[in-house]
Amino acid sequence: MPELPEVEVTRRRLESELVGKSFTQVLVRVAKLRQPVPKDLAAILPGLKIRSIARRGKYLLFDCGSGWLLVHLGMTGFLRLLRVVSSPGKHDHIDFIMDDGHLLRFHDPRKFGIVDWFTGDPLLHPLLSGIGPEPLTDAFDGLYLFNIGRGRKIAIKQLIMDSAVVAGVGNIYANEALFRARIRPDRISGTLTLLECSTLASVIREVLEESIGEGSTYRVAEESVAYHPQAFKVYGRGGKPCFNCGKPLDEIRLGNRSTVFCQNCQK
DNA sequence: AGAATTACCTGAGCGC
DNA sequence: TGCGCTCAGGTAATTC
Repeated sequence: MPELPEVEVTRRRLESELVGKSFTQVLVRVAKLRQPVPKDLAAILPGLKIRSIARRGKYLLFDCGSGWLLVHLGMTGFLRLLRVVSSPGKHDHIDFIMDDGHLLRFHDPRKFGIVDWFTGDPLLHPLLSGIGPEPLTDAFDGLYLFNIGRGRKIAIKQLIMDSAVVAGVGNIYANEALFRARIRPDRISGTLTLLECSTLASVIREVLEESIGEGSTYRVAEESVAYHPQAFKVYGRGGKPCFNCGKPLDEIRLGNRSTVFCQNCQK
Protein backbone atom coordinates (compact mmCIF):
# COMPACT_ATOMS: atom_id res chain seq x y z
CA MET A 1 0.00 0.00 0.00
CA PRO A 2 2.08 2.83 -1.18
CA GLU A 3 1.37 6.14 0.45
CA LEU A 4 2.90 9.49 -0.36
CA PRO A 5 6.35 8.69 1.08
CA GLU A 6 6.61 5.45 -0.86
CA VAL A 7 5.51 7.20 -4.04
CA GLU A 8 8.06 9.96 -3.48
CA VAL A 9 10.85 7.47 -2.86
CA THR A 10 9.85 5.65 -6.02
CA ARG A 11 9.83 8.95 -7.90
CA ARG A 12 13.34 9.83 -6.78
CA ARG A 13 14.69 6.45 -7.68
CA LEU A 14 13.08 6.43 -11.10
CA GLU A 15 14.13 10.02 -11.74
CA SER A 16 17.78 9.17 -11.21
CA GLU A 17 17.58 6.14 -13.48
CA LEU A 18 15.15 7.05 -16.24
CA VAL A 19 15.26 10.75 -17.04
CA GLY A 20 16.78 11.14 -20.49
CA LYS A 21 15.88 7.60 -21.49
CA SER A 22 13.33 6.83 -24.20
CA PHE A 23 10.67 4.19 -24.46
CA THR A 24 11.29 1.54 -27.09
CA GLN A 25 8.39 -0.80 -26.43
CA VAL A 26 5.34 -0.95 -24.20
CA LEU A 27 3.54 -4.20 -23.48
CA VAL A 28 0.09 -3.97 -21.92
CA ARG A 29 -0.92 -7.42 -20.79
CA VAL A 30 -3.76 -6.36 -18.52
CA ALA A 31 -5.57 -3.12 -19.37
CA LYS A 32 -8.39 -3.51 -16.89
CA LEU A 33 -7.19 -1.47 -13.96
CA ARG A 34 -9.19 1.00 -11.90
CA GLN A 35 -9.85 2.64 -15.22
CA PRO A 36 -8.91 1.16 -18.60
CA VAL A 37 -5.31 1.67 -19.71
CA PRO A 38 -5.53 3.73 -22.94
CA LYS A 39 -5.63 1.39 -25.91
CA ASP A 40 -3.12 3.45 -27.87
CA LEU A 41 -0.53 3.75 -25.08
CA ALA A 42 1.71 1.13 -26.69
CA ALA A 43 1.58 3.05 -29.95
CA ILE A 44 2.16 6.50 -28.43
CA LEU A 45 5.10 5.97 -26.10
CA PRO A 46 7.82 4.34 -28.24
CA GLY A 47 10.31 7.01 -29.29
CA LEU A 48 9.33 9.45 -26.54
CA LYS A 49 11.94 10.55 -24.02
CA ILE A 50 11.26 10.99 -20.30
CA ARG A 51 12.08 14.64 -19.57
CA SER A 52 11.32 14.61 -15.86
CA ILE A 53 9.29 12.76 -13.26
CA ALA A 54 7.03 14.72 -10.94
CA ARG A 55 4.59 13.79 -8.21
CA ARG A 56 1.20 15.19 -7.26
CA GLY A 57 -0.31 13.53 -4.22
CA LYS A 58 0.18 9.84 -4.92
CA TYR A 59 0.30 10.27 -8.67
CA LEU A 60 3.58 9.90 -10.55
CA LEU A 61 3.79 12.17 -13.59
CA PHE A 62 6.23 11.29 -16.36
CA ASP A 63 6.88 14.24 -18.67
CA CYS A 64 7.20 12.73 -22.12
CA GLY A 65 7.29 15.99 -24.05
CA SER A 66 4.19 15.57 -26.17
CA GLY A 67 2.18 14.39 -23.18
CA TRP A 68 2.28 12.94 -19.70
CA LEU A 69 2.22 9.38 -18.47
CA LEU A 70 0.23 9.25 -15.22
CA VAL A 71 0.71 6.37 -12.81
CA HIS A 72 -1.12 5.76 -9.55
CA LEU A 73 -0.13 2.69 -7.56
CA GLY A 74 -3.48 2.25 -5.86
CA MET A 75 -3.40 -0.12 -2.94
CA THR A 76 -1.03 -2.81 -4.02
CA GLY A 77 0.77 -1.47 -7.06
CA PHE A 78 4.45 -0.92 -7.47
CA LEU A 79 6.91 -0.11 -10.20
CA ARG A 80 9.89 -2.37 -10.45
CA LEU A 81 12.98 -1.35 -12.36
CA LEU A 82 14.89 -4.26 -13.85
CA ARG A 83 18.20 -4.00 -15.63
CA VAL A 84 17.29 -6.61 -18.19
CA VAL A 85 14.06 -7.78 -19.73
CA SER A 86 12.76 -10.86 -17.98
CA SER A 87 9.62 -12.91 -18.32
CA PRO A 88 6.61 -11.52 -16.49
CA GLY A 89 5.12 -13.06 -13.37
CA LYS A 90 1.64 -12.98 -12.00
CA HIS A 91 0.10 -9.49 -11.83
CA ASP A 92 2.88 -7.97 -13.94
CA HIS A 93 0.41 -5.99 -16.02
CA ILE A 94 2.51 -3.54 -18.01
CA ASP A 95 6.13 -3.50 -19.20
CA PHE A 96 7.87 -0.32 -20.30
CA ILE A 97 11.08 -1.19 -22.11
CA MET A 98 13.64 1.61 -22.32
CA ASP A 99 16.34 2.29 -24.88
CA ASP A 100 19.11 1.51 -22.40
CA GLY A 101 17.71 -1.96 -21.76
CA HIS A 102 15.94 -1.10 -18.52
CA LEU A 103 12.54 -2.60 -17.95
CA LEU A 104 10.03 -0.65 -15.89
CA ARG A 105 7.35 -3.07 -14.78
CA PHE A 106 3.94 -2.18 -13.36
CA HIS A 107 2.75 -4.84 -10.94
CA ASP A 108 -0.58 -4.61 -9.12
CA PRO A 109 -2.46 -7.62 -7.71
CA ARG A 110 -5.62 -5.74 -6.80
CA LYS A 111 -5.70 -3.59 -9.91
CA PHE A 112 -6.59 -0.44 -8.01
CA GLY A 113 -3.83 1.41 -9.80
CA ILE A 114 -4.17 3.78 -12.73
CA VAL A 115 -2.05 4.22 -15.84
CA ASP A 116 -3.19 7.02 -18.13
CA TRP A 117 -1.97 9.30 -20.89
CA PHE A 118 -2.75 13.01 -20.92
CA THR A 119 -1.78 15.83 -23.25
CA GLY A 120 -1.52 19.31 -21.83
CA ASP A 121 -1.07 20.44 -18.25
CA PRO A 122 -1.27 17.29 -16.12
CA LEU A 123 -2.64 19.29 -13.21
CA LEU A 124 -5.76 19.77 -15.33
CA HIS A 125 -6.28 16.02 -15.60
CA PRO A 126 -9.72 15.20 -14.19
CA LEU A 127 -8.18 13.05 -11.47
CA LEU A 128 -5.71 15.74 -10.42
CA SER A 129 -7.60 18.99 -10.79
CA GLY A 130 -9.50 18.65 -7.53
CA ILE A 131 -6.60 17.62 -5.31
CA GLY A 132 -5.76 19.82 -2.36
CA PRO A 133 -2.39 21.35 -1.44
CA GLU A 134 0.73 19.24 -1.11
CA PRO A 135 1.32 18.51 2.60
CA LEU A 136 5.06 19.17 2.29
CA THR A 137 4.61 22.70 0.96
CA ASP A 138 3.80 25.98 2.70
CA ALA A 139 0.36 25.97 1.07
CA PHE A 140 -0.63 23.46 3.73
CA ASP A 141 -0.52 24.88 7.23
CA GLY A 142 -2.56 25.22 10.41
CA LEU A 143 -4.55 28.21 9.28
CA TYR A 144 -5.54 26.51 6.04
CA LEU A 145 -6.61 23.39 7.92
CA PHE A 146 -8.46 25.45 10.51
CA ASN A 147 -10.41 27.37 7.89
CA ILE A 148 -11.32 24.33 5.84
CA GLY A 149 -12.40 22.36 8.92
CA ARG A 150 -14.56 25.17 10.25
CA GLY A 151 -18.20 24.20 10.38
CA ARG A 152 -17.46 20.72 9.09
CA LYS A 153 -19.02 17.90 11.05
CA ILE A 154 -16.84 15.04 9.92
CA ALA A 155 -14.14 13.44 12.04
CA ILE A 156 -10.76 15.13 11.72
CA LYS A 157 -9.20 11.89 10.52
CA GLN A 158 -11.61 11.70 7.62
CA LEU A 159 -10.99 15.35 6.84
CA ILE A 160 -7.22 14.95 6.48
CA MET A 161 -7.73 11.79 4.41
CA ASP A 162 -9.88 13.71 1.94
CA SER A 163 -7.67 14.30 -1.10
CA ALA A 164 -9.52 17.54 -1.82
CA VAL A 165 -8.36 18.85 1.56
CA VAL A 166 -4.75 17.74 1.44
CA ALA A 167 -2.95 15.50 -1.05
CA GLY A 168 -1.61 12.08 -0.30
CA VAL A 169 -2.50 11.46 3.35
CA GLY A 170 -3.75 7.88 3.63
CA ASN A 171 -4.94 5.79 6.51
CA ILE A 172 -1.56 4.88 7.93
CA TYR A 173 -0.14 8.37 8.20
CA ALA A 174 -3.46 9.86 9.28
CA ASN A 175 -3.40 7.52 12.29
CA GLU A 176 0.25 8.25 13.01
CA ALA A 177 -0.07 12.02 12.69
CA LEU A 178 -3.08 12.21 15.00
CA PHE A 179 -1.26 10.18 17.63
CA ARG A 180 1.75 12.45 17.44
CA ALA A 181 -0.48 15.52 17.59
CA ARG A 182 -2.34 14.03 20.57
CA ILE A 183 -5.67 14.58 18.87
CA ARG A 184 -8.40 11.96 18.84
CA PRO A 185 -9.20 10.80 15.30
CA ASP A 186 -12.93 11.06 15.95
CA ARG A 187 -12.83 14.69 17.03
CA ILE A 188 -15.30 16.73 14.97
CA SER A 189 -13.26 18.88 12.61
CA GLY A 190 -15.05 22.09 13.58
CA THR A 191 -14.04 21.73 17.24
CA LEU A 192 -10.30 21.92 16.61
CA THR A 193 -8.56 25.11 17.69
CA LEU A 194 -6.16 26.98 15.45
CA LEU A 195 -3.35 25.78 17.65
CA GLU A 196 -4.39 22.16 17.28
CA CYS A 197 -4.65 22.59 13.52
CA SER A 198 -1.16 24.08 13.44
CA THR A 199 0.20 21.16 15.42
CA LEU A 200 -1.58 18.69 13.18
CA ALA A 201 -0.36 20.29 9.96
CA SER A 202 3.19 20.25 11.33
CA VAL A 203 3.17 16.63 12.41
CA ILE A 204 1.62 15.49 9.13
CA ARG A 205 4.63 17.00 7.42
CA GLU A 206 6.96 15.44 9.98
CA VAL A 207 5.70 11.89 9.69
CA LEU A 208 5.72 12.04 5.90
CA GLU A 209 9.22 13.51 5.72
CA GLU A 210 10.58 11.04 8.25
CA SER A 211 9.13 8.17 6.26
CA ILE A 212 10.63 9.48 3.03
CA GLY A 213 13.96 9.59 4.81
CA GLU A 214 13.66 6.06 6.12
CA GLY A 215 12.53 4.95 2.68
CA SER A 216 15.93 5.78 1.28
CA THR A 217 16.73 2.11 1.60
CA TYR A 218 13.64 1.20 -0.40
CA ARG A 219 14.77 -0.64 -3.47
CA VAL A 220 12.55 -0.19 -6.44
CA ALA A 221 14.42 -2.89 -8.28
CA GLU A 222 13.33 -5.56 -5.88
CA GLU A 223 10.18 -6.52 -4.11
CA SER A 224 11.30 -5.14 -0.81
CA VAL A 225 8.73 -3.97 1.65
CA ALA A 226 8.24 -0.27 1.23
CA TYR A 227 7.04 0.23 4.75
CA HIS A 228 8.78 0.21 8.06
CA PRO A 229 6.04 -1.23 10.29
CA GLN A 230 8.34 -1.09 13.29
CA ALA A 231 8.26 2.67 12.89
CA PHE A 232 4.50 2.88 13.31
CA LYS A 233 3.39 3.97 16.74
CA VAL A 234 -0.30 3.11 16.40
CA TYR A 235 -1.11 1.74 12.96
CA GLY A 236 -1.64 -2.02 13.19
CA ARG A 237 -1.17 -1.95 16.97
CA GLY A 238 -4.76 -2.01 18.22
CA GLY A 239 -4.90 -3.55 21.72
CA LYS A 240 -1.14 -3.27 22.18
CA PRO A 241 0.34 -0.89 24.75
CA CYS A 242 0.65 2.77 23.88
CA PHE A 243 4.32 3.69 23.53
CA ASN A 244 3.60 6.85 25.48
CA CYS A 245 1.53 5.72 28.48
CA GLY A 246 1.42 1.94 28.25
CA LYS A 247 -2.35 1.61 28.18
CA PRO A 248 -3.86 -0.56 25.45
CA LEU A 249 -4.54 1.27 22.19
CA ASP A 250 -8.15 1.50 21.05
CA GLU A 251 -9.25 0.38 17.63
CA ILE A 252 -12.40 1.76 16.05
CA ARG A 253 -13.74 2.24 12.56
CA LEU A 254 -14.15 5.64 11.00
CA GLY A 255 -15.61 5.79 7.54
CA ASN A 256 -15.04 2.05 7.36
CA ARG A 257 -11.31 2.52 7.93
CA SER A 258 -9.31 0.94 10.70
CA THR A 259 -8.50 3.63 13.23
CA VAL A 260 -6.13 3.19 16.15
CA PHE A 261 -5.53 5.70 18.92
CA CYS A 262 -4.85 6.11 22.62
CA GLN A 263 -7.82 7.25 24.67
CA ASN A 264 -5.49 8.41 27.38
CA CYS A 265 -3.02 10.42 25.31
CA GLN A 266 -5.22 11.80 22.55
CA LYS A 267 -7.85 14.41 23.34
C1' DA B 1 -23.16 21.21 -0.02
C1' DG B 2 -21.70 18.00 2.95
C1' DA B 3 -21.81 13.45 4.69
C1' DA B 4 -22.30 8.62 4.19
C1' DT B 5 -22.13 4.60 1.41
C1' DT B 6 -20.72 1.72 -2.48
C1' DA B 7 -17.75 -0.19 -5.96
C1' DC B 8 -13.57 -1.81 -7.73
C1' DC B 9 -9.99 -6.26 -6.71
C1' DT B 10 -7.21 -10.27 -4.84
C1' DG B 11 -4.38 -12.39 -1.17
C1' DA B 12 -4.04 -13.53 3.55
C1' DG B 13 -5.85 -15.32 7.54
C1' DC B 14 -9.30 -17.74 9.95
C1' DG B 15 -12.93 -21.13 11.46
C1' DC B 16 -14.85 -25.30 10.36
C1' DT C 1 -7.24 -29.94 1.86
C1' DG C 2 -10.42 -26.81 0.88
C1' DC C 3 -14.43 -24.04 1.28
C1' DG C 4 -16.52 -19.75 2.58
C1' DC C 5 -16.06 -15.76 5.05
C1' DT C 6 -13.87 -11.27 6.48
C1' DC C 7 -10.50 -7.90 6.13
C1' DA C 8 -7.16 -4.77 4.00
C1' DG C 9 -7.62 0.04 1.76
C1' DG C 10 -7.29 4.77 -2.36
C1' DT C 11 -10.47 7.16 -4.34
C1' DA C 12 -14.20 8.11 -7.57
C1' DA C 13 -18.94 7.59 -8.10
C1' DT C 14 -23.24 7.36 -6.16
C1' DT C 15 -26.79 8.10 -2.85
C1' DC C 16 -28.87 10.31 1.03
